[in-house]
Amino acid sequence: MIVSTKGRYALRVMVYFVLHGGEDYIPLKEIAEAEGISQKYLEAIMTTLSKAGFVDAVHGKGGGYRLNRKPEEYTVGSILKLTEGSLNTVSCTTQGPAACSRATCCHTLPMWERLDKMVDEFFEGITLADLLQEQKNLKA
Amino acid sequence: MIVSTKGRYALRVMVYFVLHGGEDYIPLKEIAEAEGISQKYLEAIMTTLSKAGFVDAVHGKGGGYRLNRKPEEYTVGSILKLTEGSLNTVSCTTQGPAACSRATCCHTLPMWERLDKMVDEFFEGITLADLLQEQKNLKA
DNA sequence: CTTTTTCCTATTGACATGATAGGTAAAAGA
DNA sequence: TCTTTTACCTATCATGTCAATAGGAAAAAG
Repeated sequence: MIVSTKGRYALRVMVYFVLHGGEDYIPLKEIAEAEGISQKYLEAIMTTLSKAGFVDAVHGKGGGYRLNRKPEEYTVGSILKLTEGSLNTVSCTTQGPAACSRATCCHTLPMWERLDKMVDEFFEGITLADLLQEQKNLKA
Repeated sequence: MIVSTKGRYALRVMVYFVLHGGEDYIPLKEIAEAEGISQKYLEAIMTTLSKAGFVDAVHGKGGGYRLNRKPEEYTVGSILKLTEGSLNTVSCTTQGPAACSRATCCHTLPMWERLDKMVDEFFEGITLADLLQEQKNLKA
């Protein structure tokens, strides 16, 4: 399991902004209900997105969150890396090459590194705009 | 984290057989020491490999384990699927399409399915023989 | 019948995940 | 000013998995 709910929720929320947002701020409560996500749990995720500057946040009545870039300027990779911490597939590659004493002679390490690279390029090659497009293609 | 130690150990053990094994059976103790893996923990992994018919096992003195196919006949994917249970990257895709009530309208599901397919093809395209080759290429 | 080995069942400690609880601070409107 | 709405903050909990450990039983060879 490479991606937990944290990252998956974050992605769905960002897509929600693209579909239902504009200039207006959307309160967390609305998103949580629409997406069927625990309100309190979503708070933590939104705080992460807000602190990282992925969304604008405004307190009080009429407040909430909104995107501050165009959909095509958010890569899925950037969102997942932020919320998941890392996208590395094995512990061998998370802590640098020196972490494992067998790194120099390990016959499987090169494969893990190739996998990490492939996964990273996969996610960095998809933007929020692409996600909507992808769905359209399926319907067609 | 897509692959735990269980799968990674299993792969390293299988590679060990390719490098150090032949007709003779190799006792678990030797592998555990050579690879720096807890002996008792490795027992569970070897039992899994043995039950699935990936290795032959023989009790008693002179016994142990050995491969029963050529290295190029084991894909990394088959070994990981056996020991990890599944290689799916998100829970959305592990339990079939009907598991999530939002599957029909989810804008991220197609992406997860593409990722799963990519990862599966990656692992199924690598054999134990390839792993040794890969290491050689790095040295060159 | 002793040694070497695989095989079986159960338990443990550590950790991350997903979620909940209760409250504080800011902003807007009445 | 006061109430409502909202984001923000800290702490806690329940669950489950992972990695490892423990203590044996059964099989095979010498």
